[in-house]
Amino acid sequence: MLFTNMDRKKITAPDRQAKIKRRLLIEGTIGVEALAHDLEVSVATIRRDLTTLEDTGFVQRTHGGAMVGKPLGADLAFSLREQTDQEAKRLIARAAIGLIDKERTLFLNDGSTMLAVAHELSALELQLTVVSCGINVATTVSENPRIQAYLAGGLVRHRTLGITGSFVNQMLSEMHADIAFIAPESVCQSGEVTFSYEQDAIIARKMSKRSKRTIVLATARKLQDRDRFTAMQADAIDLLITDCADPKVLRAFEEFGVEVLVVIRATDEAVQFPKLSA
Amino acid sequence: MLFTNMDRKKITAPDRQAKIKRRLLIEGTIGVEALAHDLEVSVATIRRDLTTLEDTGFVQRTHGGAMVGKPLGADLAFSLREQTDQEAKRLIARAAIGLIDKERTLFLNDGSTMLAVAHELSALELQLTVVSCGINVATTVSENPRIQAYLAGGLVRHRTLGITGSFVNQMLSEMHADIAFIAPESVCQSGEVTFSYEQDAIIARKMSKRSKRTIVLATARKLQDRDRFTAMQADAIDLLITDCADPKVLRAFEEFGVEVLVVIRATDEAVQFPKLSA
DNA sequence: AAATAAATGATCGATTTTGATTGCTAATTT
DNA sequence: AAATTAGCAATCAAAATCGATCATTTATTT
Repeated sequence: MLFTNMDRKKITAPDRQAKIKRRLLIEGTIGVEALAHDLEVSVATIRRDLTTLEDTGFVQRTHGGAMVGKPLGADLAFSLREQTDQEAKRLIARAAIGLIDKERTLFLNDGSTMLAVAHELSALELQLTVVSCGINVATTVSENPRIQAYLAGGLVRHRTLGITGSFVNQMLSEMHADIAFIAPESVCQSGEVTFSYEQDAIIARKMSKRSKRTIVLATARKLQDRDRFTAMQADAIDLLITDCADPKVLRAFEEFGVEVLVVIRATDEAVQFPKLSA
Repeated sequence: MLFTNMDRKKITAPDRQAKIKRRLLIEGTIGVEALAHDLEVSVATIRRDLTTLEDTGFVQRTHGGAMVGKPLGADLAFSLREQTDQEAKRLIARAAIGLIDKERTLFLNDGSTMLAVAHELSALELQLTVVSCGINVATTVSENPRIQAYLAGGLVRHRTLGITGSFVNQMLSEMHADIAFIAPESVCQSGEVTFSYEQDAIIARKMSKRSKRTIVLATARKLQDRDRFTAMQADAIDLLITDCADPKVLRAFEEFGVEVLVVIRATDEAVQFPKLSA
């Protein structure tokens, strides 16, 4: 046999550290032993990697492992903290784009759930026009040459990579869409779609009003609380896509006349929320 | 019969380095051994290639291999072509922000030179309002909490991460600035500021008209050609910042009444253009 | 074709990274 | 609170990688 060492996994140090980061993004926390085993290096190396990663602010070390960093360098903090429920968001996003049947114009607001939608869209084989107030959403969508991606203009909110301000409104006032996909901060059980900031609520309302249909995306976690600013009531929602399996909650929405699409995780593992860092 | 002399892999050095770049763009990181094996050269050659590539700023060497340089995520797509004259752009950018004396409102167009300006701005200790049509420019600037970063809205041009379309114009029409920094595609010696695309020229013209001063940034390479669309004539330029050392060119601009600021490289190496890969 | 210049490959000492050991500190249990 | 356990930083030796040098091959010029 010639190729004996074919499977030489000569991965470089930064490469390995990138793997650690990626995994931390998904799982939230991770143990040193587990990393050492999976990456096939000694625990000493893992510890060294973690120390260097800690210097960059990406990770926060704990006893026996590490967790995603605290909100410090704003830009990372957001992407790390908001990457919870990744799998759920991906499932919801996939269900959402499954509803797009033909050439359409879409409104998308911003946030990590919408970013998941953008990722799914970037492989879609349909001619679309997409308008968003999320910088990362618009750029991700624009990777697909079949899609015309419009980004709303205005003040850049660095922490979330969202755009706010009156210019967004002005631009939306001159456009119409077939579907508005709205991923709010939370949807409480009285049917109110709410956001943490007034501007976000205003934008969502506008998007909904200027679209034929309004589809709200919310992970189970977001069906629990209520936030400060209300964007719309339940009657403005045409469809709610969620991974929440609680029949009580679902029945509540159906009583409001909101159609509900529940996506189920395919994993056999128990469905549980990852711990939030803060 | 094995492949003996039939297909002599007479690959030239730049060719091989281009292959490395392409692979690095796809995989992110790569090991020296793997490259040597795949490109059928010795590790010594690979190392030499990597050091060369490192000088262009495109790759970052690591122990055992290399990874793509600084531009992470978004910048990646167009950085390959645009990462020329990095050092010159940095110097010009530094000179440009040196002109900002106090609290100001700035217009910045897009492109890699303006991205260099954005990087310099992100550490500036002044209260500023910045408006740009470059996505990466606006997000980079917004890292500085003292700066209010506005991004023009419109169609996302994925290759360059620029924003175009009528919405940009509309938004600029409602704003005024103290200084417009314009980095065009080229500034020909007849004093015309030109761009490859009509939209870019229109935006630059608008920015200039709505500002008290217009400052044009151009590396020496950009003072040679003329592009398709003219944004403005020399008389609209208040100041030209360049690293061009050719007295003939400089005198030409001074005859147009354009003040010229020449930045000099601090290196003792001969000033020469890096070869373009394509 | 000969001479020159450039690029490649091999070798070797210097540097960096890795993995194992050890004493110490922090968490957990009793 | 003391004892126990697990995790950690520090240290050092081995392995991997690097840069420099030099001989050899390949390309270019004369």
